[in-house]
Amino acid sequence: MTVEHDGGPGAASGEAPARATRRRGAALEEAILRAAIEELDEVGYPSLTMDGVAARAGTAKNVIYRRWPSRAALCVAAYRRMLPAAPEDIPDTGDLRSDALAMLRRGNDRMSSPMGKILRELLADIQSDPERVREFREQLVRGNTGPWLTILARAAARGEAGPAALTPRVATVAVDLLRNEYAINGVATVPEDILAEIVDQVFLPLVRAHT
Amino acid sequence: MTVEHDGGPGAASGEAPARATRRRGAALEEAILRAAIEELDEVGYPSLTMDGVAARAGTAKNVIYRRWPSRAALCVAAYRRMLPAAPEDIPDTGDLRSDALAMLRRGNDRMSSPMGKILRELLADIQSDPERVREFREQLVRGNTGPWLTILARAAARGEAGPAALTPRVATVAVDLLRNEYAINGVATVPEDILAEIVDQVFLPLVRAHT
DNA sequence: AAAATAAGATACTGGCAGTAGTCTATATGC
DNA sequence: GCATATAGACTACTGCCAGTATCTTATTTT
Repeated sequence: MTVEHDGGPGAASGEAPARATRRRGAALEEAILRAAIEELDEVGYPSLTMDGVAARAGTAKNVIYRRWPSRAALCVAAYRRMLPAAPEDIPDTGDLRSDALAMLRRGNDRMSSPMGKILRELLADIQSDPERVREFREQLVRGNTGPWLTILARAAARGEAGPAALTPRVATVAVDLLRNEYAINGVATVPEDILAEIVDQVFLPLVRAHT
Repeated sequence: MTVEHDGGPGAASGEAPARATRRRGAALEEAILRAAIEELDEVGYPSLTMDGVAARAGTAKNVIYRRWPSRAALCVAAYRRMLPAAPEDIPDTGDLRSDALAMLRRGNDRMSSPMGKILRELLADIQSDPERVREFREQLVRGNTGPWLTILARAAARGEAGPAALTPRVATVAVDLLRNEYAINGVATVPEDILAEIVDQVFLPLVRAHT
């Protein structure tokens, strides 16, 4: 039953220096999320520990648990904070095939990046918690559907596609298949020829069929 | 440094009764796999423990580790043992749409079953181990491609599809999209109307486009 | 200035993967 | 049939980590 208290802030684990003042509320929350983000891309989701985050943030675990109910919840919050806020520019080459390939390459880059890896690990670990899955899905699916519908709409205006192709299901076929490659193959990155295969064997014929 | 030895086989954890003879080699391996299978469908992959399997098999953990290097490896082996050996009958209604829907429903049933859940959890936990992922992929992808190509070939013979549709990419589009639903939505089962959407908005138009 | 709130520090619980060492039943070799 | 090698059985242990509890103390609120 010996409990020692040397006091002194920042005496945690050598990760963070002593601080003059004690952070609270939003500022502290911010610091924790930043620490979690750094840990995520340094060691990855599976190796991220709450002790690690706490040490890096210069705080204690229970402070983290006061805000997020679990490791997974913290990481979901941190992941969302990592996402680029700015809406990306949508390819517009005047040719549907080029636009689609450009979109798919971008998706491939994202999924093969550390962020993509983290996303998949996180998503897998969350499956038992529908609430948290929903949080995620919104962000992911919405982010894709819009741009793909846009390049399809432009193609339709050029006569490259029929208006019947302008459904979310058709529009996101290519990314959906790409995502599937990752799920099944568990590879670091999907090679270019698979991207071309998806575009030429599935996406383009399908879009043309909806004319 | 007190080490006690009461001896007596089967004194493990009350799970398995004492055994007259000591199992070895193949028989023991079989018993362990059977125990793992039972644990898998009783508690699921995330909650399966090596202690649990050992107790149920009436053996000790190190005996398991002598055969499989890790919990994941054991479960992969057990999972493969669970798969039905008999090749399934392929739907043949004389109508491509009906065949495709039947195939997709079957896939949906499989994926929403406990086995499907285990498969996804396992696959997710394995991603860092390319060797083991490959083991899996063979089994899964091959199992789908054949039947889908068969129903497509029959459709082609009836003039419902062109020979250009007879590629693995096109043939498996529907299951691939279904798998994607599970990955993204994290639901227990995919509703019937999504299956119809996949068939009617993607699979059929695509196949017809390849005529 | 007193009371309330929440941060900080530390220790603890409990579970589990994987390892080690010792004993002993069975198989194998002579 | 006996000696030796192999590997199963048992127990214990290490190390790691999620999540909890408790106590002290800085800061805010009243």
